[in-house]
Amino acid sequence: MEGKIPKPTIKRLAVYYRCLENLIKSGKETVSSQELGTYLNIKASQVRKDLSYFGEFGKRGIGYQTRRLLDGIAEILGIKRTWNVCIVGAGNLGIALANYPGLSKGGYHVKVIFDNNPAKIGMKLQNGLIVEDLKNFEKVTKEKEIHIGVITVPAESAQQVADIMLSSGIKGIINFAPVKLSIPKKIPVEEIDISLTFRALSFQISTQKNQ
Amino acid sequence: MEGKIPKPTIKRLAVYYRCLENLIKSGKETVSSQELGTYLNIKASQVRKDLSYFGEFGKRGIGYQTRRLLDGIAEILGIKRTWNVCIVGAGNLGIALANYPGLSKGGYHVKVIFDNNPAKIGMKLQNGLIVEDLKNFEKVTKEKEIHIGVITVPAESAQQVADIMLSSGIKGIINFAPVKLSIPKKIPVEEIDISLTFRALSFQISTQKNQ
DNA sequence: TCGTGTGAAGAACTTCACAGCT
DNA sequence: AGCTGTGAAGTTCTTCACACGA
Repeated sequence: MEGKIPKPTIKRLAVYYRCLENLIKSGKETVSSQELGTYLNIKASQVRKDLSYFGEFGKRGIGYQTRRLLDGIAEILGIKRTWNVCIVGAGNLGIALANYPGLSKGGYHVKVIFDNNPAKIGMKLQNGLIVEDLKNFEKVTKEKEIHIGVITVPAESAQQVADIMLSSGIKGIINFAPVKLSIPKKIPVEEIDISLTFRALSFQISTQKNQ
Repeated sequence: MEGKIPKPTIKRLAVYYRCLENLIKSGKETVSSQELGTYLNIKASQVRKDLSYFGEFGKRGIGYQTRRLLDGIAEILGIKRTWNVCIVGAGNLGIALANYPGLSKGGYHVKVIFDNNPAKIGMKLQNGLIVEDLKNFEKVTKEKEIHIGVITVPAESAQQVADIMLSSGIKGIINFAPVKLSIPKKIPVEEIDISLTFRALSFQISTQKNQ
């Protein structure tokens, strides 16, 4: 049943997708919500609820056909299409992402990487990409039809980069800089805040001990 | 009032901390929940609720003393102490993290990086670290008193690495590999799943259009 | 009057429990 | 009998609304 889809559901769908790829590879043809849940450490009822937002994928008494479910999720998540990605910030992290095989495997193609540091502009990466001048952002991203912008610059310059992305018509942003960007709500943003994650972890470690 | 603290509250505390650092740097001595919320795009009531879990930091009619609040949060999050970190997986991402200034700034010191690839073992990073053989994991991490293990290997070997970490007495794990690890509940784990985040973003972009 | 601290209401997400298809 | 799909109950987190102190 269509309705409002919880955001966590979307992330789990992508997880189910991965798991199904493996199950199919190992020759499994059907799978129950119970099994899927056990593999992924998710409650069976959660699996069923997640899938039920998008229609009836399963057969009662039997479970889900792995192939059919995989295709269904691919459809929902738009996995079949590809996305053109640009990275701003040719530091260690930006370069690592540009070379990250997980992205291109998932259909996210890093087409260009920018920096404003003259020492970096023109530099050639492992994968053959050449660092472009941030000044040419709008021109280059329009030429290459970039959909997604990734921010890997220091906190101080992140908002500035975000503004350039917005005015150049980027459709969505992934922000690795440790700041809250102000971005109009109609442009989706996902934050990956590495030091925040370390904080959350070490807090858990500290409080663990007292129990 | 002490009670059960929502996990999102912890992450927000770290965000407040960062913001307070900046406010103090710019000479601000007090701040209201309203102001803090506006800077960070968080509701004022959320800010007050978050802080109230840990006691009464503010003064009615005035707001929060920035310095006092900063110290209070540092206390809660254990920001004053440092943490020793190891990374397993000397690929692009692992190396980028080892050199990531945000971590050491936050008190997370990458003391050692491991790999099992002979071509990589012995390699010297920008920051002087030398890639160690994964075989020596337990010995080296005990010597260096490592608290936190970071997994940056491919999905296939992530569980194996996690098992080594567990049996060597690591206190907490940050997992960048795109798999759900099975880990006893008493060991905290944080996941940073980059391709999942891209999926969530592109899903939002796709559905945006239909509205 | 201004702004906190907090019980109560609300929203979002998860889990239960069971009717109903295969 | 086995397993899905789903309303309803439960849980967790957020927002409201207001008493109260500075």
